[in-house]
Amino acid sequence: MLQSKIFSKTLKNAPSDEKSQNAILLIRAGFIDKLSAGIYSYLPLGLKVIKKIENIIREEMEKIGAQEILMPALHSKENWEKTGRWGIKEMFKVEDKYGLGWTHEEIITPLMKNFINNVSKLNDLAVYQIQTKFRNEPRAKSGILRTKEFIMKDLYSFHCEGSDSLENYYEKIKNVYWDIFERLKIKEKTYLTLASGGSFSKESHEFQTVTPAGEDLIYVCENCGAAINEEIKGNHNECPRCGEKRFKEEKAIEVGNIFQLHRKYSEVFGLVDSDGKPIEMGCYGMGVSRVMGAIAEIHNDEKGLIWPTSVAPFVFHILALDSSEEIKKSAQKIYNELSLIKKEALFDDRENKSAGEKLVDSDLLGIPYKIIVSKRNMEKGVVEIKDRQKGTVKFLKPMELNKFYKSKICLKNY
RNA sequence: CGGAGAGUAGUGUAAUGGCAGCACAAGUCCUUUGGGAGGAUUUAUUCCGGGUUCGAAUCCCGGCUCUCCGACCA
Repeated sequence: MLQSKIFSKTLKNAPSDEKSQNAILLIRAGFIDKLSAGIYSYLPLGLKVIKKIENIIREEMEKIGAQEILMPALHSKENWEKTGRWGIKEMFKVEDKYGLGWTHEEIITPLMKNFINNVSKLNDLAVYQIQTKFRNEPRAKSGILRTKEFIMKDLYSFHCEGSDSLENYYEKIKNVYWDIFERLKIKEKTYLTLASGGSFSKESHEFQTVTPAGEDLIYVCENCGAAINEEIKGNHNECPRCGEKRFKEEKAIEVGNIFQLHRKYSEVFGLVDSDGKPIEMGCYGMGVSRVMGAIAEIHNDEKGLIWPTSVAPFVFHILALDSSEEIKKSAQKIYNELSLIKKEALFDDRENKSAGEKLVDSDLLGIPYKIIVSKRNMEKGVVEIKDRQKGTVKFLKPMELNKFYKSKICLKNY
């Protein structure tokens, strides 16, 4: 993409009405725009990050055979009255007849009844969606970490009663979640945390990513790294995994939450197996837009964002440091080569910007690799590659570039 | 929903009872190009409603909004 054409703009100053790092950086870099507290637009750069996160999640969901669907955001009151959750104040109501979905048990359970009622066997049937959820938060905060409208992946699994299939699946999902967080580069700061089940189940597990902007307090076991949410800390004096009694207190943001729903919703909607027993269910959430905020919180420095390659809006940022014909042509050539392989290059072709502005903007945007084309480098017959995260610089001959691109991007995705 | 703070141009900031100013951004033109460069020129601002006053961005009352803390929160 040509930077001169992109619908976005960087800001020199931080907006005065945002305090969280993710909001300040994402707004300054032109990834998002705030409409109101907890309500944001995603601009082209921000949407690219969202799409990359979604695709990583999709790939991991497919690995375990979960199938993607899309359920409505507008829900009939009737379904919610059946489970007694119509009264929940987080739900936005529409004309006292509909509500905006903040989770989808009330929709997926009757939907599944049309397909798997009276079955005698289920082999890890699971469906998921990536969809916009609404929640009437009394206090939206911390940029895109806690919003009234957000993008979420929700997965639902179904298991015949009496087997340990739900428990096994639950463990499987934990592993898949770790794989996802590894690819999103937040695994190191994320802890599996025992938590209450809220209106879903007795207890649940949360995946909590440590950041000062986090709203939860978790206690991380000094021995094994398992964690407990403050809300149920009173019930656990020792680590549920290893029995250790020393904990480290951390502020964290919940990026995922998994529940064993058991028969809670299948009973209500009459989703039963061939023996007439309610089908066991699990649900597994992950906040896509919240994950983006968490990544921004963790991966940044005083110059701006530092995207992991897996979710960066672009992997390469080609900078033509001056606008002489020679430099422009050379940079354009590199851009064309990259565009043939994929759409991973942003080309700063702006003519009225100084070299300094281009470098500073590039740092703010946080694109992993700068490819710097300048007079200085041209005279030596090289292009310069600068690593945003490490700050390291190397010089490559034009013929070595192709190998470099391929080492940084995964071609199978394109 | 309670508490605190804050709303001036697209963004950031000055003016605290007396001409709404500056910087950046944006538009046009020229110069410049290794860490937010320079010149010329143009555009754009006091959250809303009421009150006090000769005069209000400034003081008072009400509302709205934003941020932070708390409550709440798959």
